[in-house]
Parts: sequence; structure tokens; C-alpha cells
Amino acid sequence: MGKKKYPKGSAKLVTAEEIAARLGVSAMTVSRALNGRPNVDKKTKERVLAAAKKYGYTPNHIARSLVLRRTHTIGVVVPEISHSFFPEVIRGIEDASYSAGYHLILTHSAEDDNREQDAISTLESKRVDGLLISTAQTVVDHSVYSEAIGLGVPIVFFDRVVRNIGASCVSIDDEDCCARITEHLIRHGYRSIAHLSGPSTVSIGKERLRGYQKALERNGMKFKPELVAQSGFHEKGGYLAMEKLLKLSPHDRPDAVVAVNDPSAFGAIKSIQEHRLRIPQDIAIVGMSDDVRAELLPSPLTTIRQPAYEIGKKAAETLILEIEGKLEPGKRIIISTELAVRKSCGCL
Amino acid sequence: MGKKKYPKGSAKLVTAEEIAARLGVSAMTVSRALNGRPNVDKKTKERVLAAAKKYGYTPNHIARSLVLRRTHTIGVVVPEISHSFFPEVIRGIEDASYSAGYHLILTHSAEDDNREQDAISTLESKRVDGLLISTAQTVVDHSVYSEAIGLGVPIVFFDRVVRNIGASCVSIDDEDCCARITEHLIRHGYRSIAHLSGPSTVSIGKERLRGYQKALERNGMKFKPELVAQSGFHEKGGYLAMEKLLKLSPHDRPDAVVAVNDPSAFGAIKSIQEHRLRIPQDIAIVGMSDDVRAELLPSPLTTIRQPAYEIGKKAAETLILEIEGKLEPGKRIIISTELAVRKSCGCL
DNA sequence: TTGTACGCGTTATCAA
DNA sequence: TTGATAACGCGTACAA
Repeated sequence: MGKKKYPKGSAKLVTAEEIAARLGVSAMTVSRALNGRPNVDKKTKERVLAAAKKYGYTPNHIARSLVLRRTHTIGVVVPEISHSFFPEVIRGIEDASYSAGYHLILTHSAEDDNREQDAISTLESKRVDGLLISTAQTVVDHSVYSEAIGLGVPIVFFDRVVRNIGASCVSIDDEDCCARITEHLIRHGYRSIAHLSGPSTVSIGKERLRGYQKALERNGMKFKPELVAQSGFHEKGGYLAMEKLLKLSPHDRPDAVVAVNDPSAFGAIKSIQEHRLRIPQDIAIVGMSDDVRAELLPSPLTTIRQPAYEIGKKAAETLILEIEGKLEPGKRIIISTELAVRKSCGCL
Repeated sequence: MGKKKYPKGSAKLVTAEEIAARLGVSAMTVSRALNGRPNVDKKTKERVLAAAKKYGYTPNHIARSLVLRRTHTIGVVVPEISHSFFPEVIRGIEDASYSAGYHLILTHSAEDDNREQDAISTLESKRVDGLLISTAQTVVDHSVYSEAIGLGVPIVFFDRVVRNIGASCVSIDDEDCCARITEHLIRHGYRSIAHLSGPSTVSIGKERLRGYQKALERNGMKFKPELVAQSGFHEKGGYLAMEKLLKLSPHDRPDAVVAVNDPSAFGAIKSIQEHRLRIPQDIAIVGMSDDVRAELLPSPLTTIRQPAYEIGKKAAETLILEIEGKLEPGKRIIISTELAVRKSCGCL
């Protein structure tokens, strides 16, 4: 009969105290030996290490975290897990965290702000050392973030960022990217360029739209609101937005389209094909993010190569530096991108 | 000046005790009110809830876990994060866990057994309530798993499983799937069918090879070892394996190929194209797992649709039931699949 | 209904 | 070099 009751199914593991008792030393000595502290006799250290191995000792990070007020854990909140972009970001986060000895609690908001709030507060309860967040589409109230920061939990935003609330942000220069790819189309000679825009609630949506506008302005072209169709980030939205644009009179119809991202472009392409229009002869189209599928299309998609892994890695590295007090928060970090020129814009 | 010292950057959060002091009640009353226990006066409960909100109280799950010996956290170990399959599995795991009130610590072994062991032991130290594992390619020693199970930490394997060590396994019926798709080729009339095999160290590799063999046997065809080329799970391996097969004399060269998975098939296709052979006229090819790219190829790839989300969801549900003592471990759970017939096998 | 004492496993601190 | 004590924040068990 054991002396204690454990909840059903909970593991019964050896404690440092028990090792100490068996060795006739104190728990502190065991702790010191296990943590490689200098002030412990070589022989006792060896005895402790041997006993720890023999009895299958597993340090209890829960107890350790309680007293140290450190979990060596980072909370990650992404709006979606499938689709090639975020998994690759997560891989970057994981690599950087692993190197620095941090673990990841992964949560996913499913683009829902309630679920995101829920995730953040549970993550706070679990006392993560910091938060890595890419905001959900429906988020409008930023007080949750500010409160966390106020409480002393550092946040680094990535990809879909929130500026000017004291958190660092890691992303590409969305405005500039969209301006560049729009200008690429302008140089091709397209005269009527449309934009399938992302949700205006997230940084990416707003900034890419602004980039599109700026490119037009800089090149003396008129911005026409009717050439901007709300698409969102997914195929379906891109399809619907394109359907809308193709309903314009032949005279007003665009001869080129800048989609907010690749999935949106895929949807638009489907619509274009259904209308029996050719890409790029009848309508040129470009995307952003370089989805794995982009170059496999019949008319491979010209797009902006967005280094997802780098974004994740940099975000995690930045957060860890802030957690360890080696970097002041509030930095704006831009990851550079490059244009992937393929066929859908009329090149090649 | 605060009375206590905290490590640099650690958050200073309100405790139940502090709330209690401000309200002139005991910490226990606060605890009871916050956890919705019945034995607390309605009015005091309201006061506590109001104060908790006012002072921004965040329950400390670390302390709670220490006393309850429960973290409500599941450790996940995947061999890779990119590529469409595992992210989708993770989404299934996340959904099921979220519904049941569990969080996920995500680790990735990068196909390295040392890193996998490392992940498992840290996860144990963090006292996760259970483990969800898909084994790394290089793993040969299963004692790490057995020890964890022996310690009382339930494990559920998914996709790449380890049978007969007392852990439940969730996967497709790899042998049957591979047999089915091989027989599909046989019915097409192909006479010399090759196999690009996965690593023999993981369940999937072994079982799919066996399925391929069985399909041949059942149909009175001779198994020829020279028609099996080691490919591994990635494009590069598939390419190299196919190169090898194409070096066979025209008489021995296969007229159809069963790849262990879609990425391997993609590599093989590249090799086939470089040899200026046509798919499926000169060589038919099929894969398994239904990668997003499969249907975008010039000759869309016939493959087995593998419900990644379902696998993840079922694995998490199973683990949670075991954690909560509602299910005995050691179950073998098969997720059903279907054939996605496209052009690369000669159909359509 | 409410409060007190104690324990969860570890580490910091100070004394030996 | 080592040990005793207290503390981290919470919940169980019991007493009031």
C-alpha cells in the first residue's frame, strides 16, 4: 500500500527528496548535483547522478517553475494551422526555441477572436514566459494584448501584426511588397489593374491595399474603388471576388489582378477559367506568399516569395531575447522578400 | 519598492491570497468562489468574482498542477512540421484537445531519434498528462516509450506507430491501402510493377511494402526484389530511387510504380520526365496520402486519400479518454481511406 | 459557510 | 561542501 493517493492515471515518479533519503544526503545536495552547481563534492555528485539514473529520476519542471517563476515555455497563437504558410512559420519558431531551450505551447484561434482571447488567458495561466501571436481576422479590440504586456508578459507579433502597443513585430514589408508586384504589372503595360483585398481588420490586408494604391499613384494611374474587391485570405473569397470583377462591363473590366495572397489568387484563377478567359493573355494575375501550388498551375503564378521559416525563427529569437532582458520590446523587424516571376503576369 | 525580487522580466501577477486579503476573507474562500464550488455564499462569491476581475487575477496553473498532479496538457512529438500531412494532423489534435480543455506542447524531432528522446524526457519533466507520438525515422530502440508507459504516462501513437508495447495506435491500414492501390494497377493490366519503398524502420514503410507484396501474390504475380527501390519519404529519395529503376534494361524496366507516398512520387515523376517518358503511357505511377499538389500535376496523381485531420482528432480523443481512465490502453484504431483515382494510373 | 494547517517538489538563502 | 528552513500559489482535509 502506498501512503498517498494520486488522481486516477497520474504518474508516480521519483522525487529529489527520495533520492536524497536513499543516499543519506539532503534534497538540496541532490538539486545542486543535478543542476551542475559548482559547490558540490565531486564524489557526492557522482553518487547522486548514479542514483538519479538508477531510480529513473525525472526533474519536476512544474515545481521548479513555481519557485523560479519561469517556465521556459512560449505560447504560440496562430489563426490557422493548415495551408503551407503557418506550418512553416511554426517550424522556424520551433527550431529557434529548441536551440534556446524553450518549449512551445501551440494554440490556434481558428480566426475567432473569442477563441484567441481564451487561448491567451489560458496561456497566461500556464505562465508562459512570452507570447508569439499572429492575430485572428475578427480581432478589433487590442486591450487583451496591452493587458498582457502590462502584466509583464512580452509579446512578439508575426505576420499579422499590431503596431504601436509596445510589442515587437516581425513581418515582411507588406505595403512595399504589394507596391512592387503591382508596379511589375504596370511595367508590363497593363492599364486597368484590380486588387483582391484581404480583410481590413488585419495589418496585412490594410497595408497591401495601401501598397497597391501607392503603386498606382506613383505611376500616374487613377485608383478606382470599383476595382478593389474584398476577398479575404482563402480560395473561396478569391473566387467570389473575381466573379464580381468579371461582372463589370468589358470596358471597365481589369486586364490584370493583384491578389492579396496565393490562395485568393487560386480562387480567382478558377473563376477566370470558368469564364473561358486565358491567363495571362486576357487577364494577368499575381499573388503573394509563394504557396507550394503556385508553380504547378498551368500558368504558374507570379508571386512574392515570403520566407515563412525566417519569419518564425526571427520572431522566436526576438521574443526570447526580450524574455531574457537582452532586448527592449517594440522593435519593428522586416524580413526581406523577393519577386518570383513566373508566367501568370505575362513574363516567360 | 516591492518587497520581493523577481527574475528579470518575469510577470508580477495577482494571487488568490492577495485578493483574499483585500476582501478580508481567506484564500480558500477565493479559491472556492473562483472554481464555482457550491459551498460559498452567493454574495461573497460575487464580491470575489468582482475583485478578481478588478485586479486582473489570472489563476496560476503551475501551482494548481503541482498540487493536483495534473497539467491538462498533452505533449505532441512529430517528425516534421512542414508538408501538408502533419499540420493537418495537428489541426485535428488541436481541435479535439481544445474541446476537452487540454493544451498542446508541440515538439518536433526532425526525424532524429536523439532529438525525439530529448523531447519526450522534457515533456515528462513538464508533467504532461499524456503523449502523442509519430516516430522519427531513425528510432530503433523502443525502451523510451515503454519506460514512459511504465511510469504511468499514457502514449498514443499516430501514423507512424509502434505496436505491442501497450500503447494505442491510430493510423490507416497501411498494408491494406498499399495492397488496394497495387491491385488497382494490376487490374489495369500492368505486368511489371515496382515499389518505391519507405524506410523499413517505421511502421508505414514496412507495412506498405508488405501490402505491395501481398497484392502481387494474391494475383499470381512474382515478387522481384530488384523492382523495390528504397526511396524514403521525400521527393529527393523518390527521384533517386526512380533513377535506379530506370537504369534497368528495357526488358526488366517496370511499366508501373507504387510510391510509398506522394512526395516520393513527385520525385519519381521528375526522373521519369527527365528520361522523356510519358505518364501514364510509358510508366504509370501512383502515390499515397493525397498531397495538395497531387491533382495539380500535368498528369494528376492517383493516390490514397489519407484523412490527416481525422487521424489527429481520433488520436487526441483516444489519449484523453485514456488519461481520464475511461478507456484501456493498447487499442488499435484504423481510420478508413479511399482511393483517389486520377490520371497517372491510366484511368480517365 | 468559512477558516486553518499542511502538502505538492523544487530552489534561494543563510547558517553550519 | 552541506543542511535546515522557508517560499512559490494553490487545493485537500478537517475543524470551527
